Amino acid sequence: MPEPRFTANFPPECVAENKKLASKKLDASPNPKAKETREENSEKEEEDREDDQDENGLPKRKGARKKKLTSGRQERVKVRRQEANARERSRMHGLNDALESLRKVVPCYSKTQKLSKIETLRLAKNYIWALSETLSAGKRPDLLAFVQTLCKGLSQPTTNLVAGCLQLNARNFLTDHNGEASFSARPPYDAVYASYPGSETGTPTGHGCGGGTSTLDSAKPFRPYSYGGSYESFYENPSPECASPPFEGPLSPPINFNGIFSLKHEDPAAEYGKTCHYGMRYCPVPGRGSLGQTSMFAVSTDGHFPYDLHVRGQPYAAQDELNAAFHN
DNA sequence: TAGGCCATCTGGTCCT
DNA sequence: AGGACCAGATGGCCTA
Repeated sequence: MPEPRFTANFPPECVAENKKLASKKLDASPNPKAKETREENSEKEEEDREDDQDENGLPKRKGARKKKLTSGRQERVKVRRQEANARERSRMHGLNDALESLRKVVPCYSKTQKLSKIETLRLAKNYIWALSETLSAGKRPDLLAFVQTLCKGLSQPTTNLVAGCLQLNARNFLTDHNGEASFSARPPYDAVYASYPGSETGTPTGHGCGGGTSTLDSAKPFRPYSYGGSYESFYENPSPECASPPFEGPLSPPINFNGIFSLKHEDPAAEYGKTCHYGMRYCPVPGRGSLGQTSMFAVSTDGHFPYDLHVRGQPYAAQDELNAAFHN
């Protein structure tokens, strides 16, 4: 069964516009090489036709000879090429639109400072991982570990951006005499959430990022955060390449239900997973209590992590405001 | 100025 | 035949 393919259904006027654009670009192509190639090709065809004959004018080769392109046929080929170019542009625009949509739902969306395509994909993957682990753990996540998970395999600028979203920076990380990471000061978010004792992260539970050049990576390896399973073991083998290592973790997130993220555990509530999307929702309403019908978060006032995730009424540790910070 | 990122063109391949 | 998809090539733009 062939995969369904993207069907270009751009309006005719768009095609016409694209044709105009294409023909303009074809003639004054910013890519001289492309024009060169086209000329080469047409020359080659001419050569082929000539090479088909020997000095006596008899055909040298057997088999189908290339049909000589009549001017009408040439025109048609040209038009088809232009249409194909227009479709290709449209297809790539669609791809970019989808990528833009993805940018909006991963942390640190900014209209002014856009993540690159590759960084968007990496961050999205990390984000899914972090959320999945949060849900599977069923407890409040460590904020730093969460951020570090997000930063896995990201380039330093992106890592800085993500960290910056939470106003984290390298000053928060120092290495103590045992080679274990510790904090020299309260992280800024601790100041913000000073009423949450759990945000005292004097005992970091994060783990090395596998990237020594990034801000968060600059610390010595942390005690591995309890991500459990393959994910943890994976992260305990950091790549020597720090800038943008190929972060190829397990192929699928730890929790997946019918293609929709859901709970790992044998829990009747997991049935909800069939119809319910778990994860961080990006409610445009910033108010805590006004997250809407589908909101899954509520603010916890009791613990070390100031956010609770509620999945259909079930409390789970979560990060409503963390997302708000990311998506400011 | 080098390197990263991106848009575009292009030809090949596969599928309908 | 034609469309979708893909990867390579190329040049433009931007930034450190």
